[in-house]
Amino acid sequence: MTSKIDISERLIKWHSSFGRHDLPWQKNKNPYHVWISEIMLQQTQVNTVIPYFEKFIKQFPNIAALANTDEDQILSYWSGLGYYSRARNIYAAAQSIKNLHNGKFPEDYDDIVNLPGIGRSTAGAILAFSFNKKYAILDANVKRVLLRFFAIEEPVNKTKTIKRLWSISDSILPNQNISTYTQAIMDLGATVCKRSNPKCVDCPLNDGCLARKNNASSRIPVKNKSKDKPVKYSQFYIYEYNKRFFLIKNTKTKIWSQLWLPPTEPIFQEKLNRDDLKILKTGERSCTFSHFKLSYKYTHIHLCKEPNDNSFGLWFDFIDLTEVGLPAPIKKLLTELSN
DNA sequence: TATGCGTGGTA
DNA sequence: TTACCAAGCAT
Repeated sequence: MTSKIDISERLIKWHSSFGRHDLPWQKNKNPYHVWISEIMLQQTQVNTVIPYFEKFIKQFPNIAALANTDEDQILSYWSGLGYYSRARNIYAAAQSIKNLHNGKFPEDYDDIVNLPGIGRSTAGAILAFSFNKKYAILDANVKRVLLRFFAIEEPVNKTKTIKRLWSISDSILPNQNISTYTQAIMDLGATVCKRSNPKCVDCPLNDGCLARKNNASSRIPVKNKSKDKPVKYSQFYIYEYNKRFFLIKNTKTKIWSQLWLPPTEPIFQEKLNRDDLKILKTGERSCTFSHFKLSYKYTHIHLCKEPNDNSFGLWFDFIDLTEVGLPAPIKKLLTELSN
């Protein structure tokens, strides 16, 4: 029967036949590629990340290229991926690597985990994948596998549970093949020990899994019930002039910070004559975030004349919208309105 | 310690 | 349609 002792051995063996070997960030496991992929993969699924990773690496092939660009450029390549503080932290970390580590990605745990946007799990992944060092990770896949294997029916978002899981994750690490093992346990969580309808028949750990033994897999992981989301309201004024949209950089530190948005006030209405503007379309939409719902109205206004004072924002050509740090719903809306 | 932070897929 | 959730981190 699978015991705690041979979990890693079984996973490594399983991975050679059933693991994922062709992901873009597995082609070259240098710390730069691993770092970028691990940041993109935080709270984000593999299939979503793949095209973003490929475009990002093509544009910024190494740390030097990243350190020599600006935050706006990085955000434009992050547009649509969400959790934009990740992109801002990548920029900040690139500066740190350039200034504190002579442009070379650090190999020491403390140095790595001190980089912005890198916590214990991401540091562990980078160390395991790039440097083959014995460090644990604890992502949602690993959590689920361990919670089920040991039939832990404690709420997964409790600090005490997390602490216990880190301890277990540490304790089952192999002394060799740490990179393969780390990939294996994540692959198992993603493809076999899935959130719903786990394929226990295909699991290399099934004979020792306590959740399976107790028929408890469907109720593990246990989560506290979530609060209902408040609704917030907003309005966007989408000004079009000469096949361009007027956008303002969102300097607030909340949602969509540092991204470009249409004005939320009718800034040009009073400054122009009625004859110089024409309302083309109005509408209402909503988008749901992890902690609230945003309901917003939009007004698409065509200007026949350029307003005098527009220094607080920029006019973006329709064809340049893919090169701007725009939130996904706004990019979608502007793309529709420009057709 | 709990909450804020995006988006798209899935049941 | 709604609710949940994913290769977490920062505060």
